[in-house]
Amino acid sequence: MNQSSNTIYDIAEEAGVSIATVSRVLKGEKNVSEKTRQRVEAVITRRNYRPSSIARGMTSKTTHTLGIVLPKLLNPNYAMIFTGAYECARRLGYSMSMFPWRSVTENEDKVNPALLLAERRLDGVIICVEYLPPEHHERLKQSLKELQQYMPIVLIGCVPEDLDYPTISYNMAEITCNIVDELVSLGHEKIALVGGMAGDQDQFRRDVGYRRGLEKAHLPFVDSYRVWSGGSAEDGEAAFSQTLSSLLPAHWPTAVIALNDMVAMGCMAAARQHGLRIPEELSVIGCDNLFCAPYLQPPLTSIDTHQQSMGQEAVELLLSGRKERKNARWEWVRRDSCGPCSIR
Amino acid sequence: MNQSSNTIYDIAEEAGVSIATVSRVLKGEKNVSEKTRQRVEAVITRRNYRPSSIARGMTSKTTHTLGIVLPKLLNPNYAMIFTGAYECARRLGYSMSMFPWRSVTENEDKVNPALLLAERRLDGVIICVEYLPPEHHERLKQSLKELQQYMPIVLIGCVPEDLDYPTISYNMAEITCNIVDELVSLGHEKIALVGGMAGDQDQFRRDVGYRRGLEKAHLPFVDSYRVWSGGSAEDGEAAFSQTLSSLLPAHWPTAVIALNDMVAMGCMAAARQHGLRIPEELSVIGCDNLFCAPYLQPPLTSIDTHQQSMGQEAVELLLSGRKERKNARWEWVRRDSCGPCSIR
DNA sequence: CTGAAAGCGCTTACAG
DNA sequence: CTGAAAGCGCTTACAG
Repeated sequence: MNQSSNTIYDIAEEAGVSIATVSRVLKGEKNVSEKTRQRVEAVITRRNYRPSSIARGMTSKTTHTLGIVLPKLLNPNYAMIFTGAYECARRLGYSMSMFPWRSVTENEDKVNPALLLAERRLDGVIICVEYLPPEHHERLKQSLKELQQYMPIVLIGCVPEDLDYPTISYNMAEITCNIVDELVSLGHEKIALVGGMAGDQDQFRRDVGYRRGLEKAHLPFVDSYRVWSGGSAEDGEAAFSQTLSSLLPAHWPTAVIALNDMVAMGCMAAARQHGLRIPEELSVIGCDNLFCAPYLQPPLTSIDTHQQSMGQEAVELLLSGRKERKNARWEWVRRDSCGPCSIR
Repeated sequence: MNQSSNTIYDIAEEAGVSIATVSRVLKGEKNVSEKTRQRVEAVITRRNYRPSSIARGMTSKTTHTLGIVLPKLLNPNYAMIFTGAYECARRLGYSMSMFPWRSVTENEDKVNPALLLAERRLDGVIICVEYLPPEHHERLKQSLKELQQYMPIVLIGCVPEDLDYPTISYNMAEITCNIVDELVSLGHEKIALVGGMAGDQDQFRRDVGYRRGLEKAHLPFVDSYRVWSGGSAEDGEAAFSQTLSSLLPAHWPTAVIALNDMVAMGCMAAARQHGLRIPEELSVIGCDNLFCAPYLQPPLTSIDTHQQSMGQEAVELLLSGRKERKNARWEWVRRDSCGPCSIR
């Protein structure tokens, strides 16, 4: 058998029918005689024939593939979003391609790099919006606009207000304010926030919630308690360690809110190095409830942001065509890293 | 402008040239007059035109897309492999689609489900081989054979011997034997192995190395020290906890080799619950050097299996067309969870 | 330097 | 129930 060619023509020829008939059999249409059907199916099976989805796409204008744009997958949060989206897509018969965040943010000579994605003629794309310096906002906006000519878009994350696309987000202000409330009710007054870069929407809202929480409790905003950090454990460790070193022990915060669980791990390490016991002398709260959170010492209190369902909802929203912006739900996961303030 | 249609015909018409000329401009061919080129490029830019890679694929027989088959992405190891492969693919101009492990292992009515992948006409596929019950080996073999008619394949992981494909693997027997050696040299004699399911190639080789290490040190193989566990932290915790409970403290192992870092985390938790101090009373060694390993208490000794470079090497191998089987390198990452045996 | 035409592997009206 | 033919949006010899 000549396996160098294995197209609908080969099947048709071998079965002694037209390609139209083969196509009908392939699609399981009724109007084919049982005898013909069996003959065709036998040939298909024998040759392991599988129609080319790309030729199919030519006429159907559909690829049954969704795209997802992620800054990086090594960050377990993004892996969770990806997984949620991927599983949902798969159930609905789509496969999933990953693309770099770069592709919608960087510049290129003539054409907008978002159009690299457009080339793929995906059935839709989910874009996880990450921190982007303000001077690049205009470019992002332009990219999305051009990309949208080719496929529907859903955004995930804390998206700048002026981007009007269907979006799945979380209410970082609400979450952070809620954390401050809880810490205040535990008697904490010196509450640090180890957060991300300025200009980040995500972080912006975190700061809003932080300040709102402090105000409600009539606590002052203290500059040195607002710690700037990247998103990794190393970043968190370095940043918080420096904060502790620069402060007199009497002024050390008694509680720290970390931007995520990895940063929280780093803060815990920094605290240990400075001889602080957790939670007796320092309460630590993370975010995202990573798989390792319960295995830290002490087990880390965190906020479950349900990243996996965010991914899933994004796919559903994308495929529904609705123009909706919704916030994901979230919940406390209380463990031992956070307790009442025992220092006055 | 009629944006409902945006094809090479529209560009050609608006620029007053033939589609052949547009195609030449798109591909940056030299044999186009400067004047024509500029006219065409202006139209392309104005309309944000991007050629359909799917139509392109019709003639070029190439999709510039690679596939990767992974059991799941939430396991950080697979996320690392994916990332390594993805970054490498991207650099070389390919995008990457993910497919479920199911697609090469499960059954279907008429056609082999691996052919679902074949439909996509990918330029190649990387398959991370996971544990598969022996009764399904034949099916896997058949799937791969059929899939191979459509695209080149590279396998990752501890692959059954009789699958003759280019493979990136790691030498689990060597690694495990080496770990036993080290533990023996630290004075340990009661060494437990918390490992995966029977029948798994990966696990099989781990057992080979374990027994070889024990033999070299003239230590007996003790049934109850060979603990069966799944791959998650919860699995490890449950399995090791049960082992400790079923043994008299005098018979407790003084060292435990975990199948990966997540299981190691679980073992540490189980040990703590039984009042064991690490490493004074129990040394723990993980595998894969997860990002959280240095942040556990005590920091976890692990083996760095360089999963990311495995992914990268898999892409390189796939694209090179070489029929090679190679082992990935690995190295010790010594931290505080492992120390000399202090119990006699 | 440029264009007309065939072809890639399918699907889908349209006839019969 | 079945087939001939057009069309999807490109690329690529082949002429000129």
